Amino acid sequence: MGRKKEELKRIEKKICRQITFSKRRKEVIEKARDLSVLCDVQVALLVFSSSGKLYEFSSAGSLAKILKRHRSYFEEKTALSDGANDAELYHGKYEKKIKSFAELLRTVQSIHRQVGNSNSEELTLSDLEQTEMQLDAALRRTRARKTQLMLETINALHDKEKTLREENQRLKTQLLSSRQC
Amino acid sequence: MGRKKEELKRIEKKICRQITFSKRRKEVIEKARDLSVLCDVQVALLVFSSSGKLYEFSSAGSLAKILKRHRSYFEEKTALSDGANDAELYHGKYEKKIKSFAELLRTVQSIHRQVGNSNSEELTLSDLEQTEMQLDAALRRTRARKTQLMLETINALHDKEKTLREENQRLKTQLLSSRQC
DNA sequence: AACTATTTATAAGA
DNA sequence: TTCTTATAAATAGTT
Repeated sequence: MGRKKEELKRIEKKICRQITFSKRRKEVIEKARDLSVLCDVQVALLVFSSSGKLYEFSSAGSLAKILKRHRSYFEEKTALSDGANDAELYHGKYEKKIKSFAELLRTVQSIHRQVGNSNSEELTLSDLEQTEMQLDAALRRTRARKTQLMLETINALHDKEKTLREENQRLKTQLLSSRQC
Repeated sequence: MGRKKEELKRIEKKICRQITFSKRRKEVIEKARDLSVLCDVQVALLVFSSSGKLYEFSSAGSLAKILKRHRSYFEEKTALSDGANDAELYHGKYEKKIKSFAELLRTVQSIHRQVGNSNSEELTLSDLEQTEMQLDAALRRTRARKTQLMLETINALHDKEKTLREENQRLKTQLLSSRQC
């Protein structure tokens, strides 16, 4: 579109490249949004500028959710690594809670960037790092706890099994002897 | 573009929505590609259709690399540990355990090959990134498998317990009736 | 799957 | 930069 037919190769003049970048970036993000809204599909778009700045778009449902879905497209669906899974059904929902906090944090950061709050007086990077470290530590504790609880459950079930087998054996013996008389 | 001005809302007629989806999806992906080539930036685009099919684009350098870069935009390293551990010993599913080790081994071998094939004698940053991603993926798979194994163990034990209880009940009934004669 | 009337995007110029 | 503008490109509705 424009005065010339576009050539598909890197624009050499830095100025032109940057101008085109800011124009096209905006348009691609709009196209991605249109696609997600008009067609009711999940879309995630990530753009890293050469200076390392991140521009992103994601349709309803957090970006994290879409990326997770993407990962599970390739990894086993049954047991997503850190994700919420059936384990919690057995032993409480600590991990889920922490997960959702981490997600919330990411959402907040994402909104900050999208709105373009570079002159942030509020949440500083250091604040966020601090929070993140705390959440990460909590996640690790929870994961360890989850493992421990599962192991305890397994042990308890082994014990129960043993008891039942013993009782079973006793009953069989009794049955035999009662038939003999 | 087109006969009518576009309205930014979900297209209600399913047929139209699907047609628009395939047309626009293609265009968005092309726009994303153009952006990455013309402006020499990293772009990743994920689209999940309503039927769950994945369409994706990523600029030079794998999608995994861009997603990794995105993650590291938020997270510092997630803790290691909690990988392969004693869990497997409880169940005696050695085959599976071996399988996961074999997988890990393959990963390591693959890394060795890649590093070995590298033109430069020293490890490049890119090599290391690649290695890190592979190890990270392997860790997540291992962790997932661990959880899966534990859940399977718990389920199996629950089943066993149920069976034993039933047999137990049957034996008790038999014992009672045999005493009555 | 093609066509076409229009709208949209955009490269270059002001 | 930001705004025009000429032209290319995308696309909704149609065939």
